[in-house]
Amino acid sequence: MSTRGEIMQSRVLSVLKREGTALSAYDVLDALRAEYPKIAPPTVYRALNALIDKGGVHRVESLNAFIACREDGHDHASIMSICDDCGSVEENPAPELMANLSGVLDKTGFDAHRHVIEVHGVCSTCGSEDASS
Amino acid sequence: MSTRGEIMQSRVLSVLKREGTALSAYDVLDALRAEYPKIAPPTVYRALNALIDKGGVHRVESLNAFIACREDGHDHASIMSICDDCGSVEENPAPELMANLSGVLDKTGFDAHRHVIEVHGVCSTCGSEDASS
DNA sequence: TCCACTTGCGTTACATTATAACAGAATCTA
DNA sequence: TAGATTCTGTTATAATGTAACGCAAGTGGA
Repeated sequence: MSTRGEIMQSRVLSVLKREGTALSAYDVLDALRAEYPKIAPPTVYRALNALIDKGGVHRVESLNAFIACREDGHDHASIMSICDDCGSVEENPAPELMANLSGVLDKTGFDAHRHVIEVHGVCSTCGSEDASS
Repeated sequence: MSTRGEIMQSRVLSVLKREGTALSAYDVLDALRAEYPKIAPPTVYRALNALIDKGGVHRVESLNAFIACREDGHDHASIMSICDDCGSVEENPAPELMANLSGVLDKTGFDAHRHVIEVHGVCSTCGSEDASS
């Protein structure tokens, strides 16, 4: 069990946590170039995928982007709400909704492994700013 | 209102309907090359985006792919169930789940515009084949 | 310690997905 | 028909993602 990969994973995770928003893999790459001038895409993607497997990072499919998980150690999938105005991404845990979803699919015989629930719209902050304009 | 664009849209839609599964934009491009030897990506993307706006085609975000809508004229967003084994994609209407989702997000002040609900797993056909092996 | 073996990382190169921007054709207005 | 407008095709390139090779670091046997 080498630790080299884990070092890179912690660097990638710290970049994502520092920014707080969803970043593309290439945003992460650029942020790491100061520290690792010769870093290349596969290094970043490997670290991101390892972090996703561990649950420390989520992939935002509809943005092709990645975001640090805010609630450590949650097993349940959650709803991602994505503000198309300011770019903020929030995780909204909703276990009863996930159960409902599983129920709907169970009836069709579908065996669900991974849930992608992403809602685009306008967050409360941007919404009230628009209203005041 | 020219009709040239609409011709291309109907060609793209017929390709998607003929295949039945989710196709990448470049799969569509290749399929159309027989008829339009010099066709280029923006032509396909423009037709796909127009069809998405009209509701005749859905984008599958987690596959970067596109699929013809089977249920003409449905307004409601639906759950996409995606078999990672055979690649089939099904639309499962679930209005009460969408209402539940809206409710969860309304509480946070989020104004939802577009819903991406995609579930990866194994469809009933592939599941029973696996069981029999 | 030394060598063979395994594992996994960094790098190069390339594949896939998507769009910016311009040029030209079709349509509209008068 | 001239001029304005809009939409389309094309070129070029940007953005995202991965295959595959070779090296380096750890592992186990002698």
